[in-house]
Amino acid sequence: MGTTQLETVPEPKYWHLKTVLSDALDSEFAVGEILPNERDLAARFGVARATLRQALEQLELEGRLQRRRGVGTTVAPPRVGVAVDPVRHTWPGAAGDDWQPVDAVESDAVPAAVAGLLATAPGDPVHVVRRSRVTHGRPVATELLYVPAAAVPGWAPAASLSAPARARAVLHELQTLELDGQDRTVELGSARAEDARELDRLPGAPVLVVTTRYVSGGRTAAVAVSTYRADTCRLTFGESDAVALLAG
Amino acid sequence: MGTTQLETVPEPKYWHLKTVLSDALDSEFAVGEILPNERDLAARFGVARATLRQALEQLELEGRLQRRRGVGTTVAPPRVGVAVDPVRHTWPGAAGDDWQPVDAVESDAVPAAVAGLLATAPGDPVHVVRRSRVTHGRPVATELLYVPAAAVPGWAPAASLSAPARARAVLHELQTLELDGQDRTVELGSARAEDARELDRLPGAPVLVVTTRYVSGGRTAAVAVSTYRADTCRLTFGESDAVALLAG
DNA sequence: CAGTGGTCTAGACCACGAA
DNA sequence: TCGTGGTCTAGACCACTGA
Repeated sequence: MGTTQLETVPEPKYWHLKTVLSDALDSEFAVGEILPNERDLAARFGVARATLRQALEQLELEGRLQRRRGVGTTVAPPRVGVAVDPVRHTWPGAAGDDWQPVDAVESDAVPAAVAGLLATAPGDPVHVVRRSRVTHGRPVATELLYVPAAAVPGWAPAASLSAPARARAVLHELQTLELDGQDRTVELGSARAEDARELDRLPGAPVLVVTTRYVSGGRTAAVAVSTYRADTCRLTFGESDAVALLAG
Repeated sequence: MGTTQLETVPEPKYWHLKTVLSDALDSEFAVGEILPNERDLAARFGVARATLRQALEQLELEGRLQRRRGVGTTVAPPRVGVAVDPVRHTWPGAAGDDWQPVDAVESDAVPAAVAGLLATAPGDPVHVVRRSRVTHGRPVATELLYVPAAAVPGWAPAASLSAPARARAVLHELQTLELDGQDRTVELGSARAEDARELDRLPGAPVLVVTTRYVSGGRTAAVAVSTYRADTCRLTFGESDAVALLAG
């Protein structure tokens, strides 16, 4: 990697630095390779460490770098494609989805945005199922699945079950319903402390939040809020899931 | 908004600050209202301006705030839902999509990632159509649509056409083909300088990049790379586009 | 012009991981 | 224990907006 001097252009230093580093990553580094530490890099480019970090942050956001405290900065592999809807038009937990049930609790206080989608009143009991998703041995997403108790009337999980079994029981109960349709939104968010722990990231890390609404009998029978690591994931949709993408 | 003192917890100051500000936005500010300037806010919370900015950046990323140089920081309206596929299984430019053609050029150098999807060799001519998308009077997305000249053989736009007309001509030519299917990926990116100008943001602003591959006759006939403002947009998919979402 | 957010500096200390 | 990235400070100057 060169030590090109930065000219006095109106372009911000960190922006220029980012493109220089990006080119160097393409041409002079292999995936997994460790970069020099931030203090050395900053000195080499003649900028303050904070300025260098601004460039590194951008590259990490774009999935080009991976930084770990106490370890260093490494060149990230290309983003993994993650199918958001591997089995079309099925309930969560149907055969073929690769989510792992974690646990399930009954709650009467769900986030306002979710309550709006579920059309539940404050205080209405809701089953909350936690699931996580692992691809290539790495955690890529966590999910909270909200099922109003009213959607599965006359049913309650046996208290004796283990946490994952309780989650599976709720999912199993969903399969008995008719699924009329579903819709979905994707937006940018930042990882809550809990998600961050699960995803092996720092709190506030950028995530892609996928909100899926499942409709049954004209009502919203479930809402899933899935949180994907934005740095390492590329969400895939569509008929053929085998999308062969080259790196950017 | 209070001036709650920050305790000496292991939680980072900017993180705590973010939650305090977030609560204040919910309870004490109306959409469009102007916040105190950064120097005042920092003083009020007893932190350095850089630390305050770290909190504001997070809130802007989440679409809660909007900052404009020379103007100030305002409370952002809820994200607008933008239908990614308003008319299912049609070519871009079909009746009903709300993209505006901007211009079209012929290029023989497309990004490597796009060339990989198109399965074109370096140097193969490709029509590149620029489009932009406006919702509620605000620009929300820009798009580059790549159509290999080989996909519309024996056709070339008349040189006399205006830029938008040339774009429309390419799109019109696509409609004559049979559309076998399409697939799509969504990932996080940062705005290139050109996108940023178009989207009224600074370079490097977070964007959602939607890559759509259109298949015709067993080959990839077109690839669209659409760049949506991540701060103001929520992408919507699915059967019913009328998803009524409450704010987070 | 004054006031805003955007960039940049040169330090300091902390939390974490690995040896 | 040492080296890493993460947090934080107190300043400075710049670029842009609007009156």
